[in-house]
Amino acid sequence: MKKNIKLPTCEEVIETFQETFSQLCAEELNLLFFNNSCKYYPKGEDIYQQGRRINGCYFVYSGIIKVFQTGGEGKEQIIRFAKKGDLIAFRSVINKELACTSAKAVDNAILYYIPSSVLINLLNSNSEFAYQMIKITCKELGESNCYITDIAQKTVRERLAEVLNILINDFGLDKEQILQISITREELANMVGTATESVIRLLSEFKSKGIVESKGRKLRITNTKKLIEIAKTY
Amino acid sequence: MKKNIKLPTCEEVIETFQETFSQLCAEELNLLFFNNSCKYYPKGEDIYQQGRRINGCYFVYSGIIKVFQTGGEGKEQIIRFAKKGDLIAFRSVINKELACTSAKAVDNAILYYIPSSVLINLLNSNSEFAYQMIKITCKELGESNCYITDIAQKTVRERLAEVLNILINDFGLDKEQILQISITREELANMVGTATESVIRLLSEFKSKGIVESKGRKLRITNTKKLIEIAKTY
DNA sequence: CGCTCTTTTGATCGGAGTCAAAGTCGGTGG
DNA sequence: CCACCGACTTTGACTCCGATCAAAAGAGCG
Repeated sequence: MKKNIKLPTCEEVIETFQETFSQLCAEELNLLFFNNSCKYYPKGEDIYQQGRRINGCYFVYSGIIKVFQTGGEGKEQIIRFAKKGDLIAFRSVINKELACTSAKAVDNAILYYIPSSVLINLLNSNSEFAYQMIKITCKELGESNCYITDIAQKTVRERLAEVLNILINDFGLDKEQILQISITREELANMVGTATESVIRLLSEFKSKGIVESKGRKLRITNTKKLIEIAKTY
Repeated sequence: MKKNIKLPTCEEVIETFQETFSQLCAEELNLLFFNNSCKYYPKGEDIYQQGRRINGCYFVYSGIIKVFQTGGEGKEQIIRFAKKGDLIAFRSVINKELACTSAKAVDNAILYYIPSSVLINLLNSNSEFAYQMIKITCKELGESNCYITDIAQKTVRERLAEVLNILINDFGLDKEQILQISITREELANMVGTATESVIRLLSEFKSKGIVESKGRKLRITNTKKLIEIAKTY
């Protein structure tokens, strides 16, 4: 059952890395990727856990990673799904804090581990890289702030539509309009910040309105326009 | 009626600035503060508005600034209160986007304006400053993420207690245990993400439990321990 | 094939939003 | 100085969205 997973070479990781971070020169890249510390995380495997000490961050070479927080009652709130080209856990590394999120592979993934010291040295020595990192962080911050307003003011229906739009943007639809991320109803609920049953009921409603279709975990989006309308995104 | 406001000298601004950003050398500081573009904003005055183009950011020399987003129905969600030593609006500057928040002085304030080009040049040339900015941004990002989880999972009662704790931390209590920020019930509601009436009812409840007292807009916190307990902060 | 996890639907309950109205406070001007 | 005005606060009544509980049906997997 266990397939032999081919891990990428340093060159392949570097190439992917450069699509996001183009500011680094050859020697800096070599510093970053000198030891090929790639690791394969099969679907369902934990990457790091909230509250634990963390000694580095991870560059996503492939796969999909769920980044989430666990609230008091043990319910998870999904902060985002990270994919190829994303860096995760750097926030805790930079602030030298315990991880304030957990991360788990929801699709077979290959991650490249970057020790704290390497990241921090790079940030301190290469201001263009630091600038790129600020931009990424600011982008995430803007999204988080908007999401606070949404979750505080919008109805669950509006938020579900919005989350679907975000997923469509981030992971796309194939030629059959099927959303290219496999996600459970519960995870959808944990993004929206609601109960699983509420998501199910609203999806039924969307189905009856001809906005989506679903067979099992495959979601076909048949009317993206209406979805945007419902989400009331300005 | 209008008092003569004494604006600070460059030296005074620089001194305050260095309490947060100690990485800059004399010439960089001079670059940043060469023209004394301080401005006084009386209580109630707008600083910048959501959706507008923004050409610089602001360093808070004194006073209290409300940073908020306006949702679809015109209701505001307060993202944070900025005070002495804080930088506001840099997120939009760095991402070169329209302002995604508005800001307004809720207490007479003096702000120093920093043009985009100056900030961005500095970020690109001084990696220690860039690193400091990343840290600040990451800190805000962590707080925003936690707040998403809270608002999605906690009750209004828990969130109100938490918001009060945050205000206590940020603005402190005087010797009479009175919270050192003057805030309307509506603003409290807009931080918590609830209706004004709900805040009032819960404050009454807190009063009856001997946790707070209030005369007008003065809030005396008589039992911080209980407040932390209610907030269920982990 | 049986076990478990996920999805779906139904019924019920309660937290919190909305609407309405009265009370309070502070400031302004006559 | 006092009366008035507008903004803010408080309380009550009602409604409803969405959470929770319960149970059945379906899907995936060893």
